[in-house]
Amino acid sequence: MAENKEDLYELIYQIVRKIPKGRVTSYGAIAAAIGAKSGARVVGYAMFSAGSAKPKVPAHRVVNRIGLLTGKHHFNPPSKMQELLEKEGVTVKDDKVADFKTRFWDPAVELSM
DNA sequence: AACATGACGTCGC
DNA sequence: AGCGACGCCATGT
Repeated sequence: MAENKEDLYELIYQIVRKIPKGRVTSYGAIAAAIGAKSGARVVGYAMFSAGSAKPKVPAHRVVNRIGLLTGKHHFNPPSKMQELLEKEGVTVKDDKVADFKTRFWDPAVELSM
C-alpha cells in the first residue's frame, strides 16, 4: 500500500476499472478499499477528475451507498449512465439501482484486500 | 500563490 | 427519526 497523494486518484481509477460488468459499487466501499477512511468524499472528488482520467473510467458503475445515480448528471448525456447500466444488465429504477445490495461489488473483497 | 468548487458518508443533536 | 455540520483531496482559474 505505498500510495502517494498523486496516486490516490489513480488507485481509485484502477479499482473502478476493475468493476465487473453488471456490478456496481459505492464510493464508501472504494474509500475503504484504498484506506481513505475519512473520505468517501475524496472518492467522489476523484470521480469528478475521472473525466480527465485515461483511459476513461466506467464511473457509471459507481453510485452512492444507497445505489442512487448521483453522478449521472455528470455524464454525456446524463441519461447515458442509466442506459449503460441497464445495457449491462443492471436494472435502474428512478435513478436508483434495483437490488443494489445484491449487485453490490465490494473491491475490498474482490481484490483480496 | 490563494480561493473556490466538486460524483459522499458518518456522527451528533 | 429527521436534519445539520464536519472531514478530505485534487484541479482549475
